[in-house]
Amino acid sequence: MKPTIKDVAKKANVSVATVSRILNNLPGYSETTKIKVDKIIKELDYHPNSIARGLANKNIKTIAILLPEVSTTFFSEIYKGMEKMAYTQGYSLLICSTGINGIKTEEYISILKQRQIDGVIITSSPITEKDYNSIKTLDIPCILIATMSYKYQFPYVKINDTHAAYAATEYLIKKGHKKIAMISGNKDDFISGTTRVLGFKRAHIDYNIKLDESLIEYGDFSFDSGILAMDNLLMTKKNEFTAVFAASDDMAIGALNSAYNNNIKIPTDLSIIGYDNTQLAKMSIPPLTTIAQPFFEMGYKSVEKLINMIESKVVEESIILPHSIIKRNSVRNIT
Amino acid sequence: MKPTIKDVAKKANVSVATVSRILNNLPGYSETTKIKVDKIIKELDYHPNSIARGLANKNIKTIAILLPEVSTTFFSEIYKGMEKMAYTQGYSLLICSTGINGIKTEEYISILKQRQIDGVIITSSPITEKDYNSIKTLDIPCILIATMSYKYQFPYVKINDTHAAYAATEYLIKKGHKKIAMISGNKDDFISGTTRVLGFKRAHIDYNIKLDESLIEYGDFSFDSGILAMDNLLMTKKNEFTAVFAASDDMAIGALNSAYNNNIKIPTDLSIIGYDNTQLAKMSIPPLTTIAQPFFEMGYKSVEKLINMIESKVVEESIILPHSIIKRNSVRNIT
DNA sequence: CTGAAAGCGCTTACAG
DNA sequence: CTGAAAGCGCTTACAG
Repeated sequence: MKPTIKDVAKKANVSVATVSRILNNLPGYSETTKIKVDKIIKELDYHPNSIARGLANKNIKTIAILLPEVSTTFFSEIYKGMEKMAYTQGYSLLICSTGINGIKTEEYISILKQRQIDGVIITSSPITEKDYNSIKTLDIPCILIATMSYKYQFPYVKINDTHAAYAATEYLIKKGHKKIAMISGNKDDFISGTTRVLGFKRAHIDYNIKLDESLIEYGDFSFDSGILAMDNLLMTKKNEFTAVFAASDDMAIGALNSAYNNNIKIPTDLSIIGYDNTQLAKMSIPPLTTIAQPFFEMGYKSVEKLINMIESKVVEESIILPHSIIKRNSVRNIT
Repeated sequence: MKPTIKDVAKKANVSVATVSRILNNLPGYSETTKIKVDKIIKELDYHPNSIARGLANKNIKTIAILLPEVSTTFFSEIYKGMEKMAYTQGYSLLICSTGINGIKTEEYISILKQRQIDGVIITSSPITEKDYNSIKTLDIPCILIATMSYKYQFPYVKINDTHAAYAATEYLIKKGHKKIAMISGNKDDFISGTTRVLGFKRAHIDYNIKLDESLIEYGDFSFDSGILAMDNLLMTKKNEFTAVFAASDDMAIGALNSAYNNNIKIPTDLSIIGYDNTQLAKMSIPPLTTIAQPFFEMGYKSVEKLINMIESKVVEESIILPHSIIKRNSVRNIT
């Protein structure tokens, strides 16, 4: 049998209350008894049962991560950041992949209720009204990461999509490109879709470049949709653009493949800039120039904030993290 | 306040014992009372507190996943399989990234003890004696996935590495290749390193092909090491091989990059076959022909087995899953 | 078929 | 500085 607090109390000739105080660094014991008790704890290899603790003080120190798909290429970096923070604070993470369109969301919410989760982080998926209502019934702090909502005021941590898209476009312009295509994400995604198109357009305006709306293709952020979009562009507008801004690395790499199949050399014939800086970006041929989202930091900060909200019941404000541009070899100067 | 079992008992005019029986499908209640109680449960939106349950029956239904790095390219598929099975069985998964060389292993083991974990799955990292000892003190079922140990008898689920490497080499041979290089994983890794070299060699013998040992390079499964290995090969043995077998997709893609930089066309000048069939394989240029490990199934089966071990205290035997070969465009026929 | 009560391993007023 | 005891929300013999 694993030793319990009773066992160490008995062996140390003190009450369980005293042992508990020592365990929790609460006032109320002499240095001598602490030394004695600590020794017994070591001897017995005693580990406080966090389940019992959770029952007693109604805080199981667990955070749920809701996301549509574990296999999105950028989640692992976000997760690393989350884990690092959670780990140092003694929190555990419970990953809930809610599936496309959140089909498993409600079921997971029910599990979270049973497990007495302390807080929840929602990753990268837009919040539907149904989601919102289920989350509200949880009645625990919630924070958004790489997404946000105008309708529902959850604090979020993300980069400024419009600004980042602007930066990507600006970079292309400064490299001498004047005819720029865009492969956007979903048209009806107001968080990562239209916002980036906006930045793309704004850069054109600010730099006095004529925008050709027909050069904007819409995908769904996926590799396959990137191929499709680039195929379209190449089929219908072949010589009308010298660069393309893809709103995700996955789509950028799809575009790379399409270009390859169409015998277009990157960056010689065409420049491509991506968005995300996932692990893939450095592995592609050629290595992808892209806008980096600080995934690790986003993960880290989001659980930091969430733990704050859990423990001090304070409502935290949102934070916008800086993006940056990673220069590799998929964009060239033209003159 | 969230409703408790007491609340529903009171409101339904029955004892908590009866409610508990209904909740757990235990014998001992009439259909009428069940209907009455179920109604109250709905009304109150009552969700049994699994923490309290865990305390009472010493089974918190949680499995720990130990792995070195969350961001390994193949983990997401394994995880999907694990989650699917865990989910249907009401288990939760706790991911513990123990870091390179398992530097955080011991700390995590201590956390697992506190959290009353029911079982543990170790992924893809070789087991050291220290690991083994810490895991033993946990005194709970343990299963290995994509790894194994001769010294310590944990059941495992994996493919047969030697056989799979043999298949890859054989495929190249049947395509007409007679001078084949290999980019192996770590030389001192007896699970995924030397075993695959063995399969590579065995295929040469069986097909009466002369093996050139100097055509075997050693990497560490990573993208960067793949680049390095291929650079070496190209520098020192340029015209002495027509195909290469890389013991991981990451290395194969590194090799692709190296070839590209050295102006070698794949598969025109050189054929490459990988190992793993990660998400990357279909995204590379050209798409990578590779040996597929059934990651999803490996994850799925491993938690299935583990739950069996947890709940019926039975020792399960290991299982070897079949590999397969995924033909894409990085290998060509030569004659 | 049903309920009273002890117990799971902790924490936390309360009293001294 | 220290301990007895109630309580967290369940489960499970035991008795009826």
